[in-house]
Amino acid sequence: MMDTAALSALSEPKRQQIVELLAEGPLTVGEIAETLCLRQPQTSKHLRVLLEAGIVNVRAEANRRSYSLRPEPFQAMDHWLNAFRNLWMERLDNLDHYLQQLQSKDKKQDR
Amino acid sequence: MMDTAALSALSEPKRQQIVELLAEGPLTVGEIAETLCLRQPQTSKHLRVLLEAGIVNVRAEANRRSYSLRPEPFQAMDHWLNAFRNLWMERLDNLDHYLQQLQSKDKKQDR
DNA sequence: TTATAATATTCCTTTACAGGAATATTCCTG
DNA sequence: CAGGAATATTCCTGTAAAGGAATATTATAA
Repeated sequence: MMDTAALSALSEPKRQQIVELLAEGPLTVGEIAETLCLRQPQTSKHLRVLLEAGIVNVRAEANRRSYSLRPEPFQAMDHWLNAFRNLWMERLDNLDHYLQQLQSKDKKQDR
Repeated sequence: MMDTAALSALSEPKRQQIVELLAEGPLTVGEIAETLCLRQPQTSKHLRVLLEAGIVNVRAEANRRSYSLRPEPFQAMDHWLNAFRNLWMERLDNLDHYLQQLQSKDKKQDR
């Protein structure tokens, strides 16, 4: 199961915007608020939700706080999606082939 | 922006379970309810949400309804994640290399 | 230490949504 | 057409969560 807190946090439009913004690099609360035309308190609230969902990190920098993305939840989503890839990868034989290649690589590493 | 309705639908634990179950193939309401120990009305409600979010399809089959996954939202999530892959793909030089290969392929196609 | 910028929190109100229970609908079978 | 299975819908209630406004906190600079 994919972490529902993370999905829930990302299902809010403005939080998703924040996350997309942070994909380009760490930002402070004020920068985020200004870029997305949000009020500061709401921005802080959204960031708190993202923080508690494990989606962002904070770093205190003097007077301000720099928020940045944590890789784990996105990586987890990517892995979770594996269970669904065959839905749209029509050429399953190619997928099989790919998986076989992975296996042979593993075997090589065993040696 | 990733479709927030889809994410919202998936952020509910039982709906996520339903989706994971459907990943293995289409199922009817009763089958889903029994497998996940849900009551039938709740199951139908969850399926309705998933339906309106574009995550599942229905097919009327005689007395029952068969629900199945639609590939699009998952594919969309996969594409959306591309903006975040550099967060956990440490070897960015490899990614660069890969992108350069893609570009040269495009150029070949132009000729 | 005081003023000020940057950020966080609280309180309030409104809205959305999940679960339970009961009921309605639809479709097959005899 | 009547009965019954499979599914959908409605009503109700409690709870969580978002936005606005005001306020509290923290840390820097003078």
